[in-house]
Formats: sequence, structure tokens, C-alpha cells
Amino acid sequence: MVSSTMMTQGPSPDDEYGLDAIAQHNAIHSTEQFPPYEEDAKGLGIYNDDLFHDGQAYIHNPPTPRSGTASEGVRTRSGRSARRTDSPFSTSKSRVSKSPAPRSKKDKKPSKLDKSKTPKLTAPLSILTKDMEVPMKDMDGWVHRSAETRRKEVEKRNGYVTRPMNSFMLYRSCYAERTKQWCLQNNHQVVSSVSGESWPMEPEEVRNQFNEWAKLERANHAAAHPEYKFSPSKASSKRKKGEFSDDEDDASEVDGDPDGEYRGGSRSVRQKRMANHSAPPVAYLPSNVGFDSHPYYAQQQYEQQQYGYTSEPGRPLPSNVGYEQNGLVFNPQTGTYVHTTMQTHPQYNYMPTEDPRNSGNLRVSTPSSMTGVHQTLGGYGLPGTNIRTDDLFATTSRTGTPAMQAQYNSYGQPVYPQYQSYTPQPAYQTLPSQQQQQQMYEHAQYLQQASQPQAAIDPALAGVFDEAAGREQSYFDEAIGDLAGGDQYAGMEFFEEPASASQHMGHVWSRAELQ
DNA sequence: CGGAATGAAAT
DNA sequence: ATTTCATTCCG
Repeated sequence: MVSSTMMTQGPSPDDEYGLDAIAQHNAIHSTEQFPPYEEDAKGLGIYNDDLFHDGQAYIHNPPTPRSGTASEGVRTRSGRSARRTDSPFSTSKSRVSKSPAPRSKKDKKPSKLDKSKTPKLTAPLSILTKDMEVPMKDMDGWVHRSAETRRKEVEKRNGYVTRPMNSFMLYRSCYAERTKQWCLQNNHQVVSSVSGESWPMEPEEVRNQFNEWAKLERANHAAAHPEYKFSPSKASSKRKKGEFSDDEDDASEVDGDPDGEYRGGSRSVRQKRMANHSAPPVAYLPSNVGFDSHPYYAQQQYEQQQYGYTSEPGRPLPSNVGYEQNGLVFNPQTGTYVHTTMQTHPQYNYMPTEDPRNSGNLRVSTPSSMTGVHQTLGGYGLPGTNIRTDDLFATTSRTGTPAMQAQYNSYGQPVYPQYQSYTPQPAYQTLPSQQQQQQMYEHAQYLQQASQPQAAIDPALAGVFDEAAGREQSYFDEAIGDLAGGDQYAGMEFFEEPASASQHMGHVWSRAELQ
């Protein structure tokens, strides 16, 4: 069924049909491809369907979009040149996005950043930067830093305990390097801006992934610093009500401050951290080391499936770890919370799991590896049961290297052999098969469409979207639906053949299993 | 007690 | 600059 057969040729390494074209298209039509995310996205709907309407309209719009309209408030138009990965630069301010309701935060600051230098996104960073060679930060490894490591960091900062990064900070940091490159500038503010713009565009799975990471980060942070408590400086009160001038007893902490030791190394250090950037543990996945640092994800899915692990506490765990109150798995040895399948479904494949066999240049394996939108399997409430090819590749890659069973990951965290040994080897260990290639191709197609909604959307389908639901996935679903011809079959279509693989990856978890 | 405001997290 | 979060503040 599916037009899957249209795969005349595998994905061109050159992104020929990829985003470049899109970029051009966008440049020509200069528009705001993505829906401005409505209101705070706290929960669900993030996009509104303007996208489609607009998109539609734009399609037929002349290259020069109403140049005069909306000079500033909401969304702006702009043109820009296309570049390798569609690099951007809008000539106008980029976004605004904040829906009508200024949240409450003091009305959105005027923002001093010169938007002219701020690129305008046509798609989330996970897609835009998908085939960059610059690795993403190994967030999984990062959030799993051991308590020990964390304490060391604190020492380095002279005792100051920083707050754990939230999901967005993690996200930003994950893509920072790529973003810089994509923007062609190192301006932090621009990076932030772009990240901020991209964040709401990311598919739910992606954001979920970062939320999970944030959760872990928090848990591990707490484990490492049990007594830490975030205490914003007292300054807050002054601002609000007048109060004191600002002397604020610079002693900052004021009396006692029992927390002194934990928080702001009160010791004269204040909150400003020392410029100790000597050897940041930041580890970016070297691309050849790759996946070793995240032995938990896909792998555990296998475990669960094959060994019948369920998420229910009480079941034996594969290694020296135990369940925590929150249901998190805790490893006493490292004092670290470990991510398990119980909390999330099939994980978004976020690691630069390049195929080790390609260590060095990963032309082929890269494309799908990080963008794996990977719509959740089985659709937990998610409309499309879409499965991405990335999973397959992720599997292939990570399992293809028996030799690479490092003892420690890039963060110096022990990687438990148990995990590794538990990993069933996929039936196939060869390079991407034809079918896989086809999948890659489809994926590319998907990406392409995903990033050019206005062109991809068939007017006839517009009605399909549930505007009310305001699902942010709209454009992805769209693209996929269009490709596979239906949500229901999407998954099957994509995974029909690599039986062995689909067995693992294609498994649709039932809710029961997940609970 | 809840919403508003604020600060802090990495670059 | 950005988003999320914990905290505090105030009515």
C-alpha cells in the first residue's frame, strides 16, 4: 500500500531532496511555517491550526509576502537563504509566539536581542540539524552523572550547588553546538532564542524525553545533594514591595543560613560561579564511542519484553539496582537514578547512535539517528501509531558492537555488564538492508514534509486535523499519514519486513504493560 | 491558599 | 535570551 515503493533511491547522502529544498522553498515563500505556539503549552495543544490555513495560503502566495503586514507583533515574515542544513537568518524578528496572553510574567520583555540575527526556524532543531556532524551532547550520560561526580562539580564551584537543569535547559544544551553551527554564530543569546523557538515545535516525544531527563537530573541531583534546597536570593522580596534598598546585606545569606554549605557556597562565592571551566565533564558523544553511555533505553525494552520484566516494582531487576519510592530505579553503587522502561515507553532515540562500523564518518547512519521522531508505539493517546526507522537503526547500531562494551561511559559512570549481556542480538547485524534503506528514505520523506507543512499539506486533508485538540503533532501526523496512508497502518507498513527487528522495536506496548 | 513575581539553571 | 521550576510574597 503505501507509496513506500516510491523509493527509487535511498536517501541521498547529500540531502538533495531534503531540507535544502525546503529551505529554498521557505525562503521563497518566506513565511512563518510553524504555528506560533499558543499559550504556554503547559499541557497539550501547542500549535494551532493556523499552520495549515496559513500554509495553504502561503503556498499560493507570492514570494513577497505581505511585506507590509504585521510589522511586528506577531510573527514576521522574512526571507532567507538556504544553506546546508537550511541555515537561516531571518531578516526580521523571529518570533513571538507567545500567544496573546502574556503569561503573566511581566509582559514579556522587550527583548534586546537583535532579532535580525536570529534565525527563523522552519522546523524543530531535532530535524533541522539532523544530519549535522556535530554531535549532540550526551544527555543521557549527563543526567546519569554519579553522585560522586556531581559532588566533585560542586567542589569545583567552590561549594556552590547549582540547580538541576530543567527540561529546556537540557534541551538547549543538548543542541547548543548544533544550533550554533546552524545559526553560524556563537551568540548565546541567539542560541537561546533559537532553542526557545524550537522547543515548542519539537514533537511531543522529544519534549517528553527531555522531561524525563529533567526528572532524572533532579532525582540524581537530589541524591547527590540531599539537603539542597533551592533558595532564590532574598532579593525577591525587595523588588516586589519595596522594601529595603538593596543593600540586602550582601552577606547574602543572612544569618545562619544553614544551607550555606549546600547552596550558594555562601562562602564569599555568592552565586556567581567561579570561572572554573577547566575540564568540563561535558562529554559530547564522540560518535565513535557512541551509545555506550545509554545502556538503558532501547535495551531495556528488550529486557522487558524478553525477560518478562514488567514495570511493577517487586520484579527482579537485571542488575544491582533497586526500586525507589517514586518508582525510579536507584543504583546504590553510584547513588544514581537509572532510567528504566517503566516510566516511559519506547524512548526517543536521542543518542548519536551512529553505527560504530562507520565510526569516523557516519554518513548513512546519521540521518535518522537523532531525529527519530519516533512517535510512540501503540499510540498512547497519540493518534498516529507511527514508528520510525530510527529505532531500527538504533538497534542495529548499538548492538553491532560487542567489542565496545566499555566499563564506563563518557561520564565515568560504570556501565553494568548485566545490561549488556541482557541485550539480545538482533537477527540481522548487517548494514541497512534494502528495506531499511527504503525506510530511511521514507523517513527522509517524512522529514521533508514535516518541515514544509505548507507544501506538504493537502488541502483536502486539512479538515482531518482536530483543531480543538490542537495537537502539536499535527504536521507530523500529517506527513506520516500522507505517506503511510493512514495512522493505523503506518506502523505496519514501516515495519513489516525486518521481522526480527520489528519484533523488538515494533512491539506495541499495552497500557497494562506500561503501568 | 493561590496566583503573581522572581531568580536561577547553561552558554 | 530562552523555559522551567522552586520559592516567596501578598491579599
